[in-house]
Amino acid sequence: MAYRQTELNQAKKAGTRARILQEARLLVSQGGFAAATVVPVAKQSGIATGTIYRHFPSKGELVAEVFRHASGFELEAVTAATQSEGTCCERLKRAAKTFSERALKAQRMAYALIAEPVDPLVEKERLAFRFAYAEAFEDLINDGMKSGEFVTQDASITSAALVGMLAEALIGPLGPQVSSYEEQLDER
Amino acid sequence: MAYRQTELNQAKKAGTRARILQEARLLVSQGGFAAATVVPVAKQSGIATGTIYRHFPSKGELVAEVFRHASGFELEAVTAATQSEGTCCERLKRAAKTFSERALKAQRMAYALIAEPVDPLVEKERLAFRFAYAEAFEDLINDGMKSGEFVTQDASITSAALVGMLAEALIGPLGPQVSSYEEQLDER
DNA sequence: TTAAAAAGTGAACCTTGGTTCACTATTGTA
DNA sequence: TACAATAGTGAACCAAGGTTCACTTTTTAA
Repeated sequence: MAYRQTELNQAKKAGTRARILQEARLLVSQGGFAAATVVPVAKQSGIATGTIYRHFPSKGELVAEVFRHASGFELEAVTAATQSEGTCCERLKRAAKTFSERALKAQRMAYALIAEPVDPLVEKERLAFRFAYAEAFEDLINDGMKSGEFVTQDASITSAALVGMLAEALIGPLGPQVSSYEEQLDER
Repeated sequence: MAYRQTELNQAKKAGTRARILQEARLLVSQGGFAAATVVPVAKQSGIATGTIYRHFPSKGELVAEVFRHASGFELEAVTAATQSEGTCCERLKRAAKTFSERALKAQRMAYALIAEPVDPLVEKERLAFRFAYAEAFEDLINDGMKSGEFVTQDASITSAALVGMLAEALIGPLGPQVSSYEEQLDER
């Protein structure tokens, strides 16, 4: 006697939601989080601004989800590298290289994820993101200490230092527009 | 036949300007740059909002000057440490310790200077700030390479990495409220 | 075909915080 | 004291951008 939830329904709704995220992501990868405001996201998605709010409780939640998605990819790649085969030293090198190469391949996004000034909700995600990175390195360092490959150390400090090191060396001092670190990357 | 610039004049004007900066600095050291908005700064300084604009062209310029002032102090201390007596290794240790201790002694300000999301004008200052830090370390590393104490390396990369490392290990993952790294500091 | 429920619309609204400006108060000289 | 020049005032203004909501459109089931 009335409208009910159905598969087609759900699929379409999920599709719209996905498209919003997709377009927001695209905007971020081009102009950073500053460019992902409600009106452009809606326009790009081919919907009205109000519709955004049928899918997300607030703009903050939307961009936070964009952040989670993008950072999840990065994190996965680096974590995989830290857990790869070989000596801990090799694994560490591999992880650093993965981090660096990916950041250099998508510089605008990397800057957005690591350094761009963002609103508090996103900043919270970023904190978690950095923490997760540090954790991956921490596990690796603990492995290395267990095997005697690394000297005894406070892995939680070293891992945070590693994350900061990579972030700063790659994108911190360079800002949104980066130049030619690429050719320097190989032998490191 | 009319009003002219005089010493008392200038001094008073400079005094007001200094008080504005002073109060803005205080607000930043308590609540970060987010707390240094025009109305509170004016209120704290005991003047009207409009008066701010007799001394600074814009709020951005004001907070940029606050940033410059605060970061100048920090930078000076660390630079002095990098140029102190002793082996390069000792100097490096001393600089890192100086950086860390000062940051821990004024955590809110350290977070504001290094990590807090800020508006573009301040972000520009921050870039210069980080770069200046890196430069101090770079000089030290070059000294160390010259003396044979440090292995050959790209000092510009290493120095940026050092800055990132210190920043992240100290305040990056911890955010505005920090806990008890203090007791861990000594033997490092 | 019709009614209920949900999705979509977009202009108006609201909030936040910087900036302006017509006006007043103060200060220095004649 | 008078008058010019500068400092100070603060309510009003403005811009940016997120959010709302009365209304329309679409979809489902009877």
